[in-house]
Amino acid sequence: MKAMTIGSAAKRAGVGVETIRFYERRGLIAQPLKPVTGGFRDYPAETLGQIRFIREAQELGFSLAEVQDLLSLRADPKANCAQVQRRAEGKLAEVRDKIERLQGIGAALERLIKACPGKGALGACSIIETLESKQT
Amino acid sequence: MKAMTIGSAAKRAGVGVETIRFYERRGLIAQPLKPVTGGFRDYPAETLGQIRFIREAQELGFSLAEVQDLLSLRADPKANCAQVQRRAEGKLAEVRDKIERLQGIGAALERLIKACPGKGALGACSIIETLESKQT
DNA sequence: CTTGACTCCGTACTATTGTACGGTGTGTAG
DNA sequence: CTACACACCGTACAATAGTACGGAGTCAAG
Repeated sequence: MKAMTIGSAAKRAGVGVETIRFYERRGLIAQPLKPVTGGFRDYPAETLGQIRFIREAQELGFSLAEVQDLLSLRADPKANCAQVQRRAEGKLAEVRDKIERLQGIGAALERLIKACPGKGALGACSIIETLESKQT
Repeated sequence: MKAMTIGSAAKRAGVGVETIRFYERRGLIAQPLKPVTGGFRDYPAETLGQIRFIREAQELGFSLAEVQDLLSLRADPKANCAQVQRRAEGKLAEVRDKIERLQGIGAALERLIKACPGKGALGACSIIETLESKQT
């Protein structure tokens, strides 16, 4: 497998080179060592998944600090298992809460879409009214 | 109903006074008129729901610009109904996509929690590996 | 009718999350 | 072996989303 430079890693992960460097500085991903022979760093394939995970988690409302939290969850025999589990359970609860709230917004959108055709004044008009009035 | 000043609105919505002003400047919520008699603005009760909606949507990964988009969706007979529906459907698709991705992360967390007790080296260790290897 | 808390408004500062820039080093295609 | 693209690195700039500050006005409790 030929070397993956930062530029091709960036292209394949769909981010800019500077974004990768920024994540490295933040400690979100590890910076590969420069080859002892000198020259450019060679990025391992895992980096791609890591970067995509970071972007995904961000789009789902996690800050980089929270992403770091998520990334640090490892079922590592050397880590304190019980503690990792506790943290993972906390994160899981957060995730489930987000899902529920998204489902609420989704249901409100559905009602809004249905409410639209024709009949005007009555009933739920804005998203918020639709969200607050739980009836169809 | 006695007047709700910006301070009590802020307290009840769980944000700072400056945050409300900021949302007003951004056009996310309407700034009540100053009473003709002079004195302080009186915030209507709806404002509370609007502010909470904004915070909620933000926690779910929507930027303020996107929140503005959501807020502008109104089943208003004066608006172009078909167009509002189309936009709402787009947003609904986004919401559903977020839900699915959160479910993926949730499932990965569950697997991570299960994977933890005892058996060390083999299998999924990090969230990302757990996410990428779709098996239990 | 004074005092203290709060409003109002403009402006300035901050944190987070990148992006851009400029100078130097390196690898490779022609 | 030379051009050119790209890596490397530090620093600077930018967009988003607030947060703080300072001076003047207002309200209401004592």
